[in-house]
Amino acid sequence: MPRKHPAADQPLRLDNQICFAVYSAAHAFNRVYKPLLDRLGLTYPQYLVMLVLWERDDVPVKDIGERLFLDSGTLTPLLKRLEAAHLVKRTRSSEDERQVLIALTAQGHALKDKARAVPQSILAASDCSVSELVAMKDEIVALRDRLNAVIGE
Amino acid sequence: MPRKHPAADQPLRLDNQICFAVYSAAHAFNRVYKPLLDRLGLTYPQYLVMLVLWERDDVPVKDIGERLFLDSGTLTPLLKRLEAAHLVKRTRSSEDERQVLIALTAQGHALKDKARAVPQSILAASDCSVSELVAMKDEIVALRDRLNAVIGE
DNA sequence: TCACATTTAATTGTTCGCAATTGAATGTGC
DNA sequence: GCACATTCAATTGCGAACAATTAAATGTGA
Repeated sequence: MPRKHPAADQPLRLDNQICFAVYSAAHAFNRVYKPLLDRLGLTYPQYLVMLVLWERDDVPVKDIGERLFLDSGTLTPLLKRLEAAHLVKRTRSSEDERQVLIALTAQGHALKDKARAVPQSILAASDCSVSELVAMKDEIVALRDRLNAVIGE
Repeated sequence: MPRKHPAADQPLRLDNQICFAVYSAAHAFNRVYKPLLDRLGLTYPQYLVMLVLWERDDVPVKDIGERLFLDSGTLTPLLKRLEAAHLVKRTRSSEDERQVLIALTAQGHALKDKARAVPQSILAASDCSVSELVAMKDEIVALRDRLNAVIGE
């Protein structure tokens, strides 16, 4: 008699897919971030770009893209929206006119102070110790890097 | 003298964000899946819907949404594309006319055989043992569920 | 110098993802 | 039975995400 889930089907079961775990966790994070970032007037990808710029600004679009694994098709319109919100300024480099340099405005710099509350709220929502989160993060990053290594073949 | 990364900034550093690890890992998975799913004529979210339906079809849109954490705004157009590809059929339930039941076509069922090659390729790309992947998956799912629990408050 | 390749952003078109709203069907409390 | 709330899918609008292409600037080799 046929079993409920024949062995041959196990690899195709949704609950066995690590990719779905990652995919659905990313969406869950997004939903937790949403109300926090609404107060900053940012979407989650915009917040990521701001994190990059708060570490170092006046960088070309390409650098931001390499850091976040995003291309100009995603970043160009996103950065235009950040510019429309007066958080960044986009200027063509004079040394290399192919590049567009992204710099923070005063408002963009100032937003960093407001943003400091965000990671605390996320930590609370995770309901998990910092060391556990760090360990998970490192594992996930290692997996991501192995996946990305395969793509570049 | 100021340090490179003052302690107050540590929580805002990109590389310390578990959410970015998850976000970027999800994109990395997506890129690995893309060439595999292209052969099936599916996008990654469409593949997830098919995984759900291969386990059990003739289910309302809502059930699929609960399983994948997606709403009708995402699923309705996606399911219409799957219908246009002759993989599913959408019919209003006669018992409850509010519901639209999603059933697999013969083609939709048949695609399952082709799909069996996908998880193997992903496992290879992960470059990691099954037991390690299962352990990670369980941790990520547990984190996701804690995050989702916070949202419903 | 000049042809050619490479680099960089921008653009176009398709597909997600979600908030907010709509409209129809169903359930409920009186 | 009837007003009312709830449920479900569809729709609209906006912001990603990415493939593919374009155009301009720069680099390279003969």
